[in-house]
Amino acid sequence: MRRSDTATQPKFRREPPDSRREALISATLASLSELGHEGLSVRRISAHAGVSMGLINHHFSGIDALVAAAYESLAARLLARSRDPALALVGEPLAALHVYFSASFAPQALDPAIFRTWLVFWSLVPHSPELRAVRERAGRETRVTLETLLSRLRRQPGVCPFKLGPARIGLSALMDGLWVELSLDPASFEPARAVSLCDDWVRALAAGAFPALRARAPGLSGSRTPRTSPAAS
Amino acid sequence: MRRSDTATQPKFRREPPDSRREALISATLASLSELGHEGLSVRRISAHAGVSMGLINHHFSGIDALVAAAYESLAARLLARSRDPALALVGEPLAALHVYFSASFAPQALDPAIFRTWLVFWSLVPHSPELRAVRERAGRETRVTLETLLSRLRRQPGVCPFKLGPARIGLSALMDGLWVELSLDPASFEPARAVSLCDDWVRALAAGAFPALRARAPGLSGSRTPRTSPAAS
DNA sequence: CGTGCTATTATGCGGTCGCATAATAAGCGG
DNA sequence: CCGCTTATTATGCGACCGCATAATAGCACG
Repeated sequence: MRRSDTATQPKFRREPPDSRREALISATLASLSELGHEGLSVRRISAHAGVSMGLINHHFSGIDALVAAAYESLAARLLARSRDPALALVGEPLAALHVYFSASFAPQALDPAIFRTWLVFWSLVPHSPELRAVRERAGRETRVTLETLLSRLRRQPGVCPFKLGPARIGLSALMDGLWVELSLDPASFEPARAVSLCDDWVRALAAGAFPALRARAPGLSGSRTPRTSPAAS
Repeated sequence: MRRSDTATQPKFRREPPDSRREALISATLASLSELGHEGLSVRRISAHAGVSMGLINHHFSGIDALVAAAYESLAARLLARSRDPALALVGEPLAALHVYFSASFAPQALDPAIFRTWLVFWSLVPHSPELRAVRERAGRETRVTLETLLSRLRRQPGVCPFKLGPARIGLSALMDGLWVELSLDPASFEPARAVSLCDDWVRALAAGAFPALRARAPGLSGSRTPRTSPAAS
């Protein structure tokens, strides 16, 4: 019909496995972002990808493996979007953190559809070791990114030394909380407000306004440095 | 069997509708906390309540109405557990906030089962106007509680005046983010750390360490006061 | 132009889902 | 002790679920 009336066009295209896997991952993310948990279905995902249902069990060991792959893909993309521009500014830690915040609260990161998808992953984490492993990997990368940015700030002159780990926990929680609230109710406040709250938090940290986060030995010590060793909690 | 061999005990007990409704709500919360989304099923909930499936459709208009009622019930209970002891301390705003934080990060509030349940509600909010309304009510109550506590702090002598609304947004986000992280991975840090991070945040706020939150007119003005009018954003 | 490999589709099975319907029986007022 | 109200159960229906199986067909290669 589309090509010609005499030559029947092929009913489907054979794709290399990697390309098909990627397409299925994209379809999974699209389906989850549209429908939330309702979208987590072999039939819906395959329909979204324009292929038949059986392809999922052909290219993945099951729906769980596909979801884990989709989780990993989305996490990596979101992380890179805020980390890469921030880590590029090596000279000015405060500006780098501001870039990190701005990217984290950019409109594309605040899309409620992304939050819907994320909720599905969160809800699956307690039941699936595979999902839990993905989350741990993503969490570790976020930790090293944030601790790198904070440690650069700490070694700046005039900055009151602070405990790196707990500071990262607090800042990470503040960002997550702002992101959750904005995703659940985009009208509750402006994304710029979220950025300024994070900027303020970092400034207060640098000024030593958080007593419980102050490092004991003010000058040297460097109680903890970001590390890649597996001992990170 | 239990009572006597001759007198057959009744096959079921007739309960007044309100009592049965409450029992079904409890069973819903129990089922959700055990199984997450998997627990959101007429059959599972009714089995948990020890009644037959049809009772849910008899006492509620459908599964959605039951879930909304369960959401409201859990939200009210959690809110009261932290609000009531905190609002009781009228004289010392900092201590009252500390009590609020401590109650919010008490072991019973950090039960991962509660988080599983909460995730189900969050994931349903975008699809159900009824759930959205419940969330808005709960959010409003949390807002007035936090703004009451913060406004008491603000009128304390020596406290740098701050914008009430944005401050509440930041503190609320910090608490939510800490709660999410602790619920997803209870081993990531100690609940006491969460409390101290919140305490520190409030102290920094009182010390004027958050530039973007400082009120323009330092002495009077009282830019905003907690209100019950429907204009609250 | 075959021919084989395998990506892809089509179909079927056992299970669970929410809900509607009809039958049942508990418990109370007479 | 009886009958009425209605809370409660039992059952059935259509739809969707994940997955296994077998048939189909694209397409690279000889």
